Parts: sequence; structure tokens; C-alpha cells
Amino acid sequence: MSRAEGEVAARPTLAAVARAAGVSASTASLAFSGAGPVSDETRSRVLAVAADLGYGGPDPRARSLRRGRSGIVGAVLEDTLSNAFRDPINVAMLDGIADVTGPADNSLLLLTETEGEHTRLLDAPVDALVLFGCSTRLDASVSTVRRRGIPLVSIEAPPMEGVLDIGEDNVGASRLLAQHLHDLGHRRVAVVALELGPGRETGDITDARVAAGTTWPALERLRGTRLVYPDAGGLVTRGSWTSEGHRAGTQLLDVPASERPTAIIAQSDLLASGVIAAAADLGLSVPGDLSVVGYDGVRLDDPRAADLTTVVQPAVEKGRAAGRAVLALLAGEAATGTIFTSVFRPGSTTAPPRA
Amino acid sequence: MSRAEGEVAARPTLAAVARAAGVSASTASLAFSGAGPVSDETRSRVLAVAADLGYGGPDPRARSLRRGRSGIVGAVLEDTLSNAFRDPINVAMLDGIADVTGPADNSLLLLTETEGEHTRLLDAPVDALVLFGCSTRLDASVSTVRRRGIPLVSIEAPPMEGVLDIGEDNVGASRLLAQHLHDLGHRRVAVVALELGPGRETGDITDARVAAGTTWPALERLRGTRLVYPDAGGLVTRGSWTSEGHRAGTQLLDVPASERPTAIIAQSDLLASGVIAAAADLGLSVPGDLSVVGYDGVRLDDPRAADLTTVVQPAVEKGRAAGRAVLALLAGEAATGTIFTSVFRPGSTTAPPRA
DNA sequence: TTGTAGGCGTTATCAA
DNA sequence: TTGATAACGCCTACAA
Repeated sequence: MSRAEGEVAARPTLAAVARAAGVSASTASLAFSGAGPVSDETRSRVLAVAADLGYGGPDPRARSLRRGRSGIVGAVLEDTLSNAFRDPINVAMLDGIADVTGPADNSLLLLTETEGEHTRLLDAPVDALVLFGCSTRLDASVSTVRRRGIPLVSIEAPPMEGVLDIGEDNVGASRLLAQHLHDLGHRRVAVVALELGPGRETGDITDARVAAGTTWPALERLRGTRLVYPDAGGLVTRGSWTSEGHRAGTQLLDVPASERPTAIIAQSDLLASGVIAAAADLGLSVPGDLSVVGYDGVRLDDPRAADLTTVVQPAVEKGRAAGRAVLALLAGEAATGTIFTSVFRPGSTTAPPRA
Repeated sequence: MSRAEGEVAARPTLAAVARAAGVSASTASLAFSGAGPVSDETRSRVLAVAADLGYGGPDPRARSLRRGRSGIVGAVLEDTLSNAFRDPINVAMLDGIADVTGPADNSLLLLTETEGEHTRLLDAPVDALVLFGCSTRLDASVSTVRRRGIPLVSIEAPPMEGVLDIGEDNVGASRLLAQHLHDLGHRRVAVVALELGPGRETGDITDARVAAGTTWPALERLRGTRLVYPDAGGLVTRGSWTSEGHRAGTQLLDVPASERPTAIIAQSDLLASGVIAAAADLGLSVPGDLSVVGYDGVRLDDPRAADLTTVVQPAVEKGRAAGRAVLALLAGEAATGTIFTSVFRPGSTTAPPRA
């Protein structure tokens, strides 16, 4: 009936190691953390005993509590992982965050914010949260999460109380692209827009849809486009995927030549790539029969889209800025939002319209 | 000199809320967790007081310690996030894991296992770890991590003590593809291989490189291929990216026709897509001048690669299996590894060799 | 250089 | 239905 019987698989604790090594718990702690003076002899004895007992080091959970930090930054995505990561922009931003927070011993926790599921956001042991939402719908979650009193940083989100935003001049960059087309002489243009809201409803770009839209970058980009082409219409897609661009492109282009747009403004490079493929399928040459512009400047693996006229958004830099903001806020320093500017990158997919 | 001075931003604790509401801490706890009988009146009073004090709910860190669970599953990737997520297979597997562990209130922590950096693996407050490594190099980390006594699950890794593997019959599937080409009459084939090790050294597939290789699936796939083409050679790439396939393809194909392979066995669909692009650039038709097979069966956004002859690997299912294994192990149940089988999917990129 | 004491914020157990 | 008590495992002043 010895106590050992019930302790078969119980992981030993630091206290147990200390006891077995004949030192106090605090000494054993120092032996592991190296955060204080311990004689080499003592340390190695503790370590040896630990190895002997199969002790794998201090329990991170206990350490979290004691230190008041978990070393985890949450990344809140608004979609399934597959969808979120299909867009290289998101991955690049994530990488940027990790690039900055990693060296400070933080890891990234993936949190998906599916409809009405705030629980995980509230229960996750994160020190800070980065919102990839881009959607005003996040507002509801945010107000709940804000109460936790942890730093909140968003990337390209609409302004939210208590949230530091890392933004981008979507309007300006979109206007630049539109102006470029206008300067070339295009007068009949169509927009292939990103999803406008969580419902991912497709169809024409209508005033109603725009009014109900929640996806900040999509709305801002449209706004920028309309500074040049006030009446620009087009199609809403389900998201930034080549296949969606192909679908929308086909629908816009498979019409009599007289009604066909001479230029298409895709709201992402992935969409643009799909549009170009659609044009090719219909026997239309780019930029001869159709000019196409994108948005993002990601390095697309598709060679045909390699030389796309687009604006390059500093995605990794944006991630880094978000990471820096997180670290600053965690350190109790003041941090301010940043607004990045995308750079126009002329490619070979735009030219004056035919005749 | 009142105590309040120093407590400006201190988040209130459950105890503080309880005190203010005139109940015991345990009752307040129940009011939040709902894990016990509390009168409606009491609960609402507690909640009201909490709202009043700006208490955002129980601290997850403390909860982790008390419960002995953090609700976090670590995903160990062997690369930067950008590189790891460029391959849709990894994303799909991640999604599969999340699909299973998510409903059980677990989130995914991204851990990258860069050279010699075991620290984070050891310090992260995870309940279990899923290794995406695929590399025997992981062995070192594993032996350290194993001591933590948490469930360890790997996906397509070489057999490791104390690690449950979710595998795949790479050898069999690769042999199938090779046999398919052989049956069509191909005798001069070349392999475009995945990276063989962490160094991502490129060059010819040599015995030395193979012997030094650590990337399990790449080695296994090559082994399967050589069951049919014992002397099959080719090139090693830096990883599963279209651009790498393009580079390798160009190198293999841009030679006199007499030396040119009549078929290329790419070890991933992404690589195959690049090879096809390279063939197109060289004016070679697929499958007329060149047959190409891939591996993975991911839905590539590139339309030209859409109808690739390949084997479809159940990536999401593999992720789910890993997730289930994790949950089972966490529940203290026995769990066994699984070996999935990829399914041959004939496409339009293979045909008999010319003349 | 080492040990002592106390608490991080919560929840499980048990008794009232 | 509520409350008292005792951990969970560790770390950090501070004292020795």
C-alpha cells in the first residue's frame, strides 16, 4: 500500500527533484533557470537527479502563472486555416509577426473566429492578440476580449476602440492603379472584388452589398477605384483565390466584345491571376485585348501572372510592425499604429485599349 | 501611501470579484464556469459585479495550472511559416488537426524547429505535440521533448521511440506511379525530388546525398520509384514549390532530345506543375513530348496542372487522424498509428513516349 | 551559495 | 446552494 503504487505515471515536480537531490526547491529552480548563483556541483547534481527521475524541466503552465506571461501571441483569423492560408499575404504577415515575436520567446497561437465563437478567444492563454479580421464583424468579439486587458493589435481593420491598427493606404493604392488604367485610355473597366463579408455572397457589386459589406480592405479598395471610375461595377467573389478570379473573369469577359470591359481591376493578385487565365481560355490576349491589374505584389508561383501590373504591399513588414507593436505594448510602452503604403509596380499586363 | 496607488492597472482577480459580490471565491468560480449549482440570483450578481470591476473572466494561465491542461496542441514545423505553408499539403493537415482538436477546445500553437532551437519546444505550454518534421533530424529534439511526458504524434516521420506516427505508404504509391509510366513504355525517366535534408542542398540525386538524406517522404518516394526504375536519377530541389520544379525541369529538359527523359517523376504536385511550365517554355508538349507525374493530389490553383496524373494523399484525413490520436492519448487511452494509402489518379499528363 | 516563506489565480473536494 | 481549505508547480524576495 505504499504511496508509490498510485504514482505510476505522475510526472515528477521540481520539488520532488529537489528533495531527491537534497536541496531546496528554490535551489533546484535556479539550477534550471540559471537565473541565480548556484555552484556547478549543485547544479549538475540537480540535473543528474532530474534526468534520473525523468523530470523534463519546469512545467510551462506553472511558470506561466507565476510569471504572468505565457509567451503566446494569438493570431485571430476569420476563416478556416485552409482558406486563410491560401492567401500568401496572410502567411507573409504571420511570418512577419513570428519574425519579431519569436526572438522574444513568443509563439503564435492560431485562433479562428468563426461565427459567434468567442469562447476560445477568451480562454486561450495568450499574452496578446493580433486580429487578422479585416472585418467589422470582429467588433463584437473585440468588445468581449478587450475586457481581458491584454494588448490588441489589428491588421487592416476598421478603427476599433482600444485596438492598435497596422493599416495600409488601400484607397490611395487603388486609386493609383485606377489612374494608371485611366491614363492608358481605359473607360470601360470592371472590378473583381474580394469577399465583402463573412457570408461570402457572390454576385454583382451593388450599392446594397457595399453598404452591407464588412471586409475593410475590399471596401477601401473599391472606394479608391471609384475615385477615378465613380461608376465602376463588377463582381464580388468568395475570396482571394485564383479559381474565384477565373470564375468572375469568365463571367465578365464571355460577352459580346462591345460590352466587354477593356480592363479589369482585380482586388488581389490571386484574383488577377484567375482573370488572366479566364481571358486566355476565351482567346483574349493580355494586355492586347484586356488589361489586368491586381493588388498585393505577392510572388505568385504562376509564371503567367509573374509580370502582373499591381501594387506591392509590404506584407511581411506589416506583420513585423504588428509584432513590434505587440512587444511594445507588452513591455508597457506606448505604441502607435502604422499606415503602410503600397508601391505601384508596373508589369506587362496593362496597355492602351484596342482602337 | 495607500495600496491603491500601485494598483492602477492591475486586473482584478476572481477573488476580488467574489469579495465585492459578497460571495466566496469558489462560488464566484462556479458562476463563471457553470460547472456547479449556483442560484440564478447569485450568478447574475457576481457577473454584474465582475462587469462593474472590469473583470474579464478567469485567467487562463491560472486555469491551466489548476486543471493541468492548457488546451493547446503544438504543431512543430521544420521551417519558416512561409515555407511550410507554401505547400498546401501542410495546410491541409493542419486544418485536419484543428478540425478534430478544435471542438475539444484545443487551439494550435505554431512551433518552428529551426536548427538547434529546442528551447521553445520545451517551454511552450502545450498539452501535446504534433511533429510535421518528416526529418530524422527531429530525433534530437524528440529525445529532449519526450521527457516532458506529453503525447507526441508525428506525421510521416521515420519511426521514433515514443512517438505515434501517422504515416503513408509513400513507397507503394510511388511504385504505382512508376509502374504506370513503365507500362506506358517509358524507359528514360528522371526524378525531381523534394529537399533531402535541412540544408536544402540542390544537385544531382547521388548515392551520397541519398545516404545523408533525412527527409523521410522524399527518401521513401525515391525508394518506391526505384522498385520499378532501379537506376532512376534526377535532381534534388530545395522544396515543394513550383519555381523549384521549373528550375529542375528546365535543367533536365534543356538538353539534346536523345538525352532527354521521356517522363519526369516529380515528388509533389507543386514540383510537377513547375516541370510542366518548364516544358511549355521549351516548346515541349505534355504529354506528347514528355509525361509528368506528381504526388499529393492537392487542388492546385494552376489550371494547367489541374489534370495532373498523380496520387491523391488524404492530407486532411491524415491531419484528422493525428488530431484523434492526440485526443486519445490525452484522454489516457491507447492509440495506434495509422498508415494511409494514396490513391492513383490518372490525369492527362501521361502518355506513351513518342516513337 | 543556499534555504525559507509566500503567493501567482484558479478550481476540486468536501463539509455545512 | 454556498463556503472553507487546500492544492496545482513554480519563482522570487529576502534571510541565513
